[in-house]
Formats: sequence, structure tokens, C-alpha cells
Amino acid sequence: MQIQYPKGMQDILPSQTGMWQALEDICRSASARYGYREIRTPILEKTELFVRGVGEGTDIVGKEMYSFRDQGDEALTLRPELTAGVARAVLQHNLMELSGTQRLWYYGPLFRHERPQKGRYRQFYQYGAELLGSPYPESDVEVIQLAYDILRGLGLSEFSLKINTLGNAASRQAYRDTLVSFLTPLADKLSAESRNRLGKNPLRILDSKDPGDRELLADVPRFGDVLDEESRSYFAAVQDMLTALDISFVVSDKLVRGLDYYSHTVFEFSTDKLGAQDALGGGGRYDGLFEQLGSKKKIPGVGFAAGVERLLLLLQEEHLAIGKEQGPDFYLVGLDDESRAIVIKLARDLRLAGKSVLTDLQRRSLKAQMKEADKAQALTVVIIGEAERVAGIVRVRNMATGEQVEYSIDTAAVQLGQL
RNA sequence: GCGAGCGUAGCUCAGUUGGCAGAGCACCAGUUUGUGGCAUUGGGUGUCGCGGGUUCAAGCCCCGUCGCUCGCCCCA
Repeated sequence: MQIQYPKGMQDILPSQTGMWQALEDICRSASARYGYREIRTPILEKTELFVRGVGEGTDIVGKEMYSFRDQGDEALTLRPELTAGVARAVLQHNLMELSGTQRLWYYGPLFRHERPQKGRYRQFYQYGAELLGSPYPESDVEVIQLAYDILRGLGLSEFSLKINTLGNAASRQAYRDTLVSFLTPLADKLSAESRNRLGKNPLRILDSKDPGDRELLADVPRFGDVLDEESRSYFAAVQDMLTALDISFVVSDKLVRGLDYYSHTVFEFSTDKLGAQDALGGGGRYDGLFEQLGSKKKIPGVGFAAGVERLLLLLQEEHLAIGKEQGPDFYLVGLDDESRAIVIKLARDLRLAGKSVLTDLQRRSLKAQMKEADKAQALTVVIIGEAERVAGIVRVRNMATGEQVEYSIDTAAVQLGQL
């Protein structure tokens, strides 16, 4: 059997890279408009970073990481998400000493060992942004707005924004306790999965799709009931600003998000066009992350990440094309050895003048080369054969109109360079 | 980790009760002695995923195996 890529990986072929690059460009320029700067961190990090940063109780750390020990017996992991690595880099280089606010964006591949399916890969790409240093709701809104701009910038419309609050640390702990004492007596009725979560990550039980669980959860205490005043007004401020910016959203108290480090605002952009994997991107505030990573200072942060493959899938679903391929400026046809020598020089001159030039390398017939030029969508074809050499000219054909003119062979490079 | 479906040409797929491996698109060459698209003629480019079994005969039936896809779970 032919060697194939590992399960859940994929090749991005030349016919698709235009689309990928266009998406990257849109992310880049949106980031720049908001004053975010790119950060690149290693694809490989110490395993401990994710265990501490993402949380041991999470599925990501519990069962999805590509972890191994290298030749020096160091425990390493292919990054399953990017926020932890960015936070690590910020601490390692004391970036917060440079400025009270850091606006960062990133783009790159992540790895999670899950069963692949539509919109879910073991190596997948995320664009994301992190806003560090501000504890105020306007920063949550800035990040949501950036994400929203990118989705709209791509031309997407078939998505919705869900938001929720997890409250401040005190509220979250209080709710966690309330939830655990409510659910513990019911433990033997819960699904195995949820029972397991009761000790490790009880908030995620709210998310359960198990019908039995859903019934038990019908009269679970509401998060809103235990939110303190600070948490309440914080969330209200976020909603007010989103409304003022005409960004529509729905509040969903089932939105909990998988990672340990979130607090206050969490949000998710989702679509109903992609089947089971409906989350396009999401994020939230994570005021506790840096302390979990050993920072002595409190560094508040808010961030989001979007799944590139899912955005591209949705673009196709909505029949939106980005990054269309463009043909070369010129296709140079040479019909015999001497003509081909002229073609090689002319191609060089045109390329030096900044033109894109394609030539035939199969020594094929005029007709075959014309077909090739047409397929490549060349704007102009230049033909040189024995007859042209004898006459001291080249034939220049406009492929859109079919018009054909003659240039002197000596001035052709200059004249063509001006087209 | 669990469940279901599918593997036949470069792509999308058809292939009857087991009887010479097919279509469309793509590709190549010609019709046009040196001119693309349109039209037309010709060309099959194949380890029927792989290994075994049944049979005179297997793409088709049986067993195993690998791969892919979709769903559960979880997430982007």
C-alpha cells in the first residue's frame, strides 16, 4: 500500500493554497487594524506547560495530546492549543514589563489525537489573538469585535455568536461548590462520563448531551443565582457594548468551554452549516492562567482562536471563493531549438521587469502550447518560430480578444515589459 | 475509546442471478503542413485497497486485514 499521511492529517495542495493564503491575509490585516502584533512560538513545548496551563481535568490534557519523551528523556508535547505557549513566552521574555497592554496574534498548526471527522483533524490550524493586561470588559469586547470582523471580512454570514459568563474566581468557586453538592446525591443516576467529571471538571456536566443527564439538569441551580455583583455588572457591560456595536449575540448559560483557565466572559462563534463540528471559533477571559503558570504578578488576559479548516469549509458551504488563482502575464512559445533559446532570454528579461512568465518545457507543438497557455490563463502569448526569426519579429497574441500583432525581435522585451 | 457506511481509471461513479473491466469529466493525439476556447475522430492511462477461502470461473460470495468517511464523545 502506498504511504499516506498519518490519520487526521492532510495535504494542502496548490489548488487550495490560494484560499489559505487569502484567509491568512485577511487575518493579518484585521489584526493590524486593531494594533495586534504577531507572535510565533514553538510547535513543541514541555508537557508540563499544558498540564498546568490547560488543566489536568480537561479532555485535551487527559487524552488528546501527542506526548513523548525525547532522546534526553524530556517530556514534550506537540501543542494542542496556543494560549498556553503564548503565555509562557510572555512570561519568559517579560513582555508585560514593556507595556501595560500587549496585543498579540498568532497563526499555526495544532495537534490533538482525536478521531477525525468532518471539520476535525489531528493537525489543524488556528488563527487567534490574545489581549493581555486589561481586566476591563472593553477588552473582552475588543477581542470579540476582532473575531467578528474577520468572519465578516471573509464574507461569512451563516454564523452566530453565543456568550456567557463564568463569573469571577469567587463566583465560579461558589457555583462549582453549589453544583457539586446538588449533583453528588444524584451521582449514581448520572452518565458514566458525567460522574467522572463530578470530581474533575463539574462545570462541563452542564454541557452533557446525555438525555438522562439533561433530565437531571432540568432544575440544576442557575449560575446567575450565585453570581456576585462584580461578575454581574461585568457581564452586563460586555453585553451593552456589543449591542452598541451592533454585534448580535445570544446569551447561552450552557456555554462553558473546555479549558480550565477561563473566567468571566466566554464566547463562541458557531454555525449550523457544518454538521457536528459547529464551533468556528471561541475564547474568553482567563485571569488565572498566568498564576497557574507560576507568575507572581496577576496578568489578566482575554483571547480567542478560530479554526481555519472550519472557516474554509464554511466558505465553500456558502459558495464564497477567496484567493482565486491568477494566470501568468505571458506564455512564451518557442517552436525550434533556436527559437527556444530566444524564449529563454526573453523570459528572463520579462521576469526582471516584474512580469510573470511561463514557458513550455515539453518541446511540444504550437497547438499543444497554445492549449497549455489557455489552460494556465495566460493573458498574452508570444510566438517565436523559424518564420518569425527570419522576419526578425515575434507574434504577440492577446488571449482574451484573439488580436495578434508583431513586435521587432530586438525591441520585444521592452515593448512587452510595458504591457 | 464506541457505532455505522464506503474502498473499481487522475476525479465523480456504474458494474445485473458469479461469465472478456465500463461511463462522464480530465488527460494525450489528430481533424487544421504554424495558433487556445467551440465542435468532431481516435486513444484506457486499472494490483477492482490488501491477504486468504469457495468456484471451471470472483469486482461481485465467505473470512481476515488496512484505509477512508460520517456520527457519539470532545472541540476549532
